[in-house]
Amino acid sequence: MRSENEPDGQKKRSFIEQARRAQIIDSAIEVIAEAGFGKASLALIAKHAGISKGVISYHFAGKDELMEEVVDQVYADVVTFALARMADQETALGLLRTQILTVAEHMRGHRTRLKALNEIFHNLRRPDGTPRYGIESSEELFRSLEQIYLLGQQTGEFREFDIRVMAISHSASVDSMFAYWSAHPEHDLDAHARELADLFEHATRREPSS
Amino acid sequence: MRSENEPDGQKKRSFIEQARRAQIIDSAIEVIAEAGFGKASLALIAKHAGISKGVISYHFAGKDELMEEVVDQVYADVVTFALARMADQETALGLLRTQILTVAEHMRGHRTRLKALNEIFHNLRRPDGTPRYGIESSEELFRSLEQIYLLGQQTGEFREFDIRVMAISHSASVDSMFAYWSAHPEHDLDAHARELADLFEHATRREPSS
DNA sequence: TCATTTTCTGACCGCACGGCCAAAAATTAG
DNA sequence: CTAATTTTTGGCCGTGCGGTCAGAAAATGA
Repeated sequence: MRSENEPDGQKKRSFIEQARRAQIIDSAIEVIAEAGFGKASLALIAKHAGISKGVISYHFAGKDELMEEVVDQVYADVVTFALARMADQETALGLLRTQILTVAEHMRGHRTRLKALNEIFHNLRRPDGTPRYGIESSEELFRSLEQIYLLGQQTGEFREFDIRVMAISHSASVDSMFAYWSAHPEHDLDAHARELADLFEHATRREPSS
Repeated sequence: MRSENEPDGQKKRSFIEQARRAQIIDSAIEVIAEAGFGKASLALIAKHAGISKGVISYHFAGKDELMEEVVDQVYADVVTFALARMADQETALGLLRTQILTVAEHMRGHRTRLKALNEIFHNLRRPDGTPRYGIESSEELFRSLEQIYLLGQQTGEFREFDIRVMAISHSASVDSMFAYWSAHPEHDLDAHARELADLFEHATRREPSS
């Protein structure tokens, strides 16, 4: 039972409530990854969790809030994981390669979660029909990647190129690495990641002047 | 009214029927691109076309056939356009650059169609729930790109690398170029395409041995 | 012109959706 | 132990879906 509010006025969630929300989110992830966004109904999610549909409505303001909660959690995981690994890299090339290899490493253990994330990311829409996420929501990721590329250009490691185009292509290539591996589990994810790191290393390399 | 059958037994479609199917497909494209796959109902498509919903059922075996028809037509357009432009390229690098620049050129005049194609490509599922398209359906495109890369390696233009990874990344980078430009109409698509061509030119370049 | 065929209308059907809610069950506080 | 509160159940609601179909309208052939 709720004892006290958080200092910011938000109600402190009880242990039961937090546990239930986590359970529902886990089931939502499984169902979305397996059935796709369009078929992932509250009935299916509730059935997977072994609860009544009304429990979801009780713990979440609506289906949209549930979907956004999934995105928040899964995305935060990736970012936290990647940032921790990149902290001790000093060169732009080191950062670049570590980002690709780290994300691949994270992918291996979170295939279902990332599939669900992608499904929601590409399909969730606001009540007015406009996309809730989509490529505009990748702006923060693009800026992070751009900073790596800019650093490399400033230190002389990298050649001159459009860092926005490089960031967009980088992000897309990492996504497609996951998509391909998801569809072909026998595909060597680590080898793909190393090849991809090589690809961008060559793509950015400053060549000796003639 | 149907006069005679095609030699292969298929009924020859009357002019009226072909015109009506084309009209329905055009409306389907507009609605899918605007509202997204999930909201693109037969009612919405019919309304956009100014006809009754039953007309769609009369001319198409079902919603799935309509969606697949859209994919067939839009995809065939891209392939035809790209192949025509690549026919007179002799070097692997020429083929590589032409593919990227040609697809960008095609994109500029077909934003809506390509948005609809992508929506269906990522969302259409079979009755049993498995994806109808998805990355497995890109196998043909991957093979085409791989052939360019293999040619470049054989002629000595390109360095040694995994052509599958390069093809996957190539395809994804082109897709993200479209996605980004779709979301940011002020983005210079041609400049992006040239930068992307440069990116893959550098990524594949064989460097002089030390 | 009339008969036949094609094309279309618009209502209906069963199904599924997200959300709501009265009441039961479970938990907690006193 | 009882009262209060939280959590859950399971049915109901309005809405919208894809598909069907009787009959009307339009087009075509004789």
